[in-house]
Amino acid sequence: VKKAPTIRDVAATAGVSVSVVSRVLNPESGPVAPAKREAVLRVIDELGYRPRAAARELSVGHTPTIGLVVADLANPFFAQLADRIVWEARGHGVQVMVMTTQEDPYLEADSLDTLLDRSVGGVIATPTGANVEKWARLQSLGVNVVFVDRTIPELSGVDVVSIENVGSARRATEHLLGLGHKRIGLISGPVSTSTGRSRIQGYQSAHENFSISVDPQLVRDVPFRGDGGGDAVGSLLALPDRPTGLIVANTAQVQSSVRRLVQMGTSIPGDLSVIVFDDNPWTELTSPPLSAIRQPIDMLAVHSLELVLGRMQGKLPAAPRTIEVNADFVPRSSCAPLLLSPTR
Amino acid sequence: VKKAPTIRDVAATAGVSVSVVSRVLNPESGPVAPAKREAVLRVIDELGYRPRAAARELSVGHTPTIGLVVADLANPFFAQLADRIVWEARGHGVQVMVMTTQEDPYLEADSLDTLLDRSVGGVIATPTGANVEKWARLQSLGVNVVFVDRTIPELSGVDVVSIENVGSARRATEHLLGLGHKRIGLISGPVSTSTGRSRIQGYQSAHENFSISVDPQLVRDVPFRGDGGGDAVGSLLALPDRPTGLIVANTAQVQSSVRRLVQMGTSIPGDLSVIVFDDNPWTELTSPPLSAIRQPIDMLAVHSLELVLGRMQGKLPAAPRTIEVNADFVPRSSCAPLLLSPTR
DNA sequence: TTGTACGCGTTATCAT
DNA sequence: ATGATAACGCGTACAA
Repeated sequence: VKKAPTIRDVAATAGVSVSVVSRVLNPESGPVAPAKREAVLRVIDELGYRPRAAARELSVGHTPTIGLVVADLANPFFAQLADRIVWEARGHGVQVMVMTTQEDPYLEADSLDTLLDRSVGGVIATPTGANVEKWARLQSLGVNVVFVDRTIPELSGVDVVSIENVGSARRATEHLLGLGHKRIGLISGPVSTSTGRSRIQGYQSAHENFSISVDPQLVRDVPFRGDGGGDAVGSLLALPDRPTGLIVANTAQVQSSVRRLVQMGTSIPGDLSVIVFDDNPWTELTSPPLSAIRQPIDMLAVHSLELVLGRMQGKLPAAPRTIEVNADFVPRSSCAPLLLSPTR
Repeated sequence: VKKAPTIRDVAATAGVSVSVVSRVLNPESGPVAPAKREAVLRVIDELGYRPRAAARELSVGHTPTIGLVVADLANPFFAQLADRIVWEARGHGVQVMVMTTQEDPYLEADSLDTLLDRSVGGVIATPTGANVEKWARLQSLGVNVVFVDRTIPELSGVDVVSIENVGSARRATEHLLGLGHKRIGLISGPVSTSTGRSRIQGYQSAHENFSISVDPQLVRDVPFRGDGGGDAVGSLLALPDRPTGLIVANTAQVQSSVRRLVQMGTSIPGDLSVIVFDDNPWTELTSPPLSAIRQPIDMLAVHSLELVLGRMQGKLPAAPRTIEVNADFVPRSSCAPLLLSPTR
């Protein structure tokens, strides 16, 4: 257990001053004689020297690190998102501190404090919806904030990357309406969130296009957290006039909802045609494979990273940007025409 | 975009010296008059002061941070593991830097360097199997290393937390043998890994108990990375005398393997009884629900964290510990007696 | 081209 | 109980 060598050790054994070593490490900061450069590099390798991040950070004032504040790593969607972002970031030489909120505002606040302490230059997050002041404070301290998937409308000045929510929900709904379904359940996120509202709006818009009125009973806005999806499924199917179609538009609740459907032994698409928002690797391994709105996770990752990094380098216009990427509808066998469902 | 206040700012506006503020922050470092303490706390709150992690780290020499080097966040097993570890760690007031290797030794080496730069006190990892010298170097620099799920036998002095691999594999195999199956395929990890070897050993041991000789053709050790699982499934089922049972004992390859089974339209358990190592949330949503060896992820997380933290505080005996937790076998409907399979 | 010296924000030591 | 002040390791003007 010996202690790591410092820049001074390197300088000493290489017979030069610390500034020379520093310049070898950061070439753009000044010239250095080829001969000495070689010598220094050799010593660095011999000693296994590595600059300490903390010291550098303290000196330069910032760190090539961003924070990633994600709702729940146990959910395939967020896990994959994290995976892609971490991957992409590495390519740009920036580290990522991954934190999870479990949809809890307090944990979220905690995470933000931690990220502040570590003076990250930017944060990519799927916000819980609370902590508005805290987010604002982050911004005022120069931390670039990018929201992905969801957003907080009350907060101005943040970049947002998400899928085209209204359109995606409309398309999913129209697909079922087109199959003849009249009563379509919708499990969305909280109406307090942009995502929740947009998807409900798309759902309604589709109904208008088909001149069908929507039964408010069929729309369930459930929290991201907990087992709201499963419960909503239960109560929707317990309705006297139960729906023949179901759209799970709350990504965080897809697992919970599908689990309940399977537990209840619901015949899909016999009794119920279903579409879920989020095409994770297991969606097509269920029986039957589930039709899904595929969130292009790569695009979400690439764009959000591009935005934070761009801002950190000041290479972007001041105005906050909103990027909406297209989400494909992936039809599979969990949807069937209403008339062909003999059960009802 | 104003700059964050420092300890000096606090001291100044509170009319005290920085030492007092520091002592308020770290109570065990010395006494402070109640009156002043109050004043300082108030100012801290007003200014929204937070100590900078980098400065503290530089001063004390280490940081309450551990690294988590995980193979692939897109895989539910690792994602959940990460989730639990991050969660547990927060409870202990330690931050976690999550990194992914994508099973690539180079990326792994990279991650280790990064963690070194940030002078983490410990690392929890699912090692790729390479970088033996690098891991050793980490240790020699005082970084506590704990391997979870897998290990590298060539490396001494590391703590290991894993499931009881031999026994679990034996139990799974005996379950199928007990159902009358004579030819059971095994998809394991590389024989270069402890996990791969142990599970193969359990598989063989079970056969011995049943006095059945194992056909080497039925054992496929595939890399953690890539689509080896799917390919193995394909070639196993293409065998002239194809197996009637299959155990996927390579956690990283479960997705790939199951996907191939579904794509090939294999009738389960009609044509093939299957058991997978890793009970993720979707395992029971497939058709039929898959029998699985359930890795107690919480236990893995708790123990590995306990070990790193314990070592960091020097509260543990020097000898490296190996913790093997029990893994339940969860029988579901993907296994059936051989005689009842009419197809064959 | 190279070296010296100071600052970054915090903790810790030692007087007071 | 409090206050100077020296580290901690690195970057960087500035001088040589």
